[in-house]
Amino acid sequence: MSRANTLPFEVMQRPLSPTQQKVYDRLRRHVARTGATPDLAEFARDLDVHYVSLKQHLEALATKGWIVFESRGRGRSPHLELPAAATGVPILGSIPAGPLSEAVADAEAYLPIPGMQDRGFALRVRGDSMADLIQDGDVVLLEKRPTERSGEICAVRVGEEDVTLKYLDRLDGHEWALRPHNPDYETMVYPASAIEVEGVYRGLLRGPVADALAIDG
Amino acid sequence: MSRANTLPFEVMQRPLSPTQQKVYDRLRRHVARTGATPDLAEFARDLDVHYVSLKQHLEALATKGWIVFESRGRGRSPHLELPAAATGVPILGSIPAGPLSEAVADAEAYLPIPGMQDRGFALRVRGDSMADLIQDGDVVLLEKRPTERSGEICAVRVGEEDVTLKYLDRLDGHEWALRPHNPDYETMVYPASAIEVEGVYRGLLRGPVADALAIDG
DNA sequence: CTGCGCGCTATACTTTTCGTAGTGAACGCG
DNA sequence: CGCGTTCACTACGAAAAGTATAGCGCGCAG
Repeated sequence: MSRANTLPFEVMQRPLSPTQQKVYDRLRRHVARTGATPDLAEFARDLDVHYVSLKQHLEALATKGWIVFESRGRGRSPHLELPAAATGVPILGSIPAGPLSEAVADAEAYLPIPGMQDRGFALRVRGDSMADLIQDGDVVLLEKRPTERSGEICAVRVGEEDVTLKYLDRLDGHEWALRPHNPDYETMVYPASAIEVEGVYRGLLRGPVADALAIDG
Repeated sequence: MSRANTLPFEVMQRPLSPTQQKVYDRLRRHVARTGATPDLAEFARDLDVHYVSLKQHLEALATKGWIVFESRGRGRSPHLELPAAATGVPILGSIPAGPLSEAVADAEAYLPIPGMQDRGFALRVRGDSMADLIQDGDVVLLEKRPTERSGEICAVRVGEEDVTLKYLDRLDGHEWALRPHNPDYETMVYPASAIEVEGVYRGLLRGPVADALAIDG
């Protein structure tokens, strides 16, 4: 598993050597499976390297910014943790203008949702075109996949403009309708070639809950 | 701090001896402050008791069901954790009929929201009287406090009936109006003596997010 | 009162982990 | 070649967790 096909938001970190990459992957796998970080000694046995080697690799990973690894003195279990960016879903600021792959680099926070590591992201909604269903300020969880059936709520980009959240109705093979929930807004029709589905609606958080549940990366 | 004025959902657990209660309270405080569980030795020093005594108390707490505490063999840090019920906000099943203080005993899950330990609870909404703002199946976070101003969304109980979620308008000193968001339903007016505010709306979760973020106690 | 059990505490010892220091081999690069 | 980086190992000390055992206070049946 090379750096290229892991996660898109691990961009600014310095590159890893092969064994460091291996250690990092195993650590991610272990955290994904058990939820907790392993003992250093146990982890070293699992990786079939010596404790000190593992420790050096973890220190290298820490200085390169991939994990948090701080000793707490002799005898005490060290504090080892993956950044939220590696386990959670990024909350991007209000709908971004540029491509999403760039926006995820400076996510404002992360939602600790396991099981949709790479496919998920969240947007803070601006405007009331989907009111009262979705309101201004809501945090919407989206799944990065194409539409499966007509009528789904999707985050779509029209041409070079900003991403908007609308019902996406398939009119025929060539045209899509972007239908708001709020009747004050108008349904717009575009050729299939002009729009791009960035994500499909999977749920939302409203109110202080969103901030309370989010953790910063 | 006696058992009576701690948390209402710590009801089914067996009672604690004074020192066990003290250990439990200090543990909760430490987890609330630092987020992590302390070392046994450090914790023992903090409590000014011996390591073995602390360990026995923790074992007693574990067998009584107040905490999770399992040793992992000599030298290895033990696994120590408070149940979600002690740190999170309980999600009660669809709006309960009986008094809330009883319903919290069998919460279906907990939301890990720090900072509103005792004041918060969540309900899974049934019905569409607040649609489209709040939909059937949404999980609504509520704060256990009286209304502060007219027009807030509240979970109120009318007489002996189920709890319902409505806008609560103060008409005058004696009467309140329960106003739905959905125009298909009618606004009801009751004397102040007949209604009881169980909680004030603080936000909601919709879709699979709710289940993904919840942890069971 | 006496003896017994029980809860709490304390001491002593073993096992394991974690931290640090130091060594050395393999490799790439100017 | 010299130099830095990565990787792996040995050795030792410090701190923590587990275990066994014993002392102390208290309630209680006899």
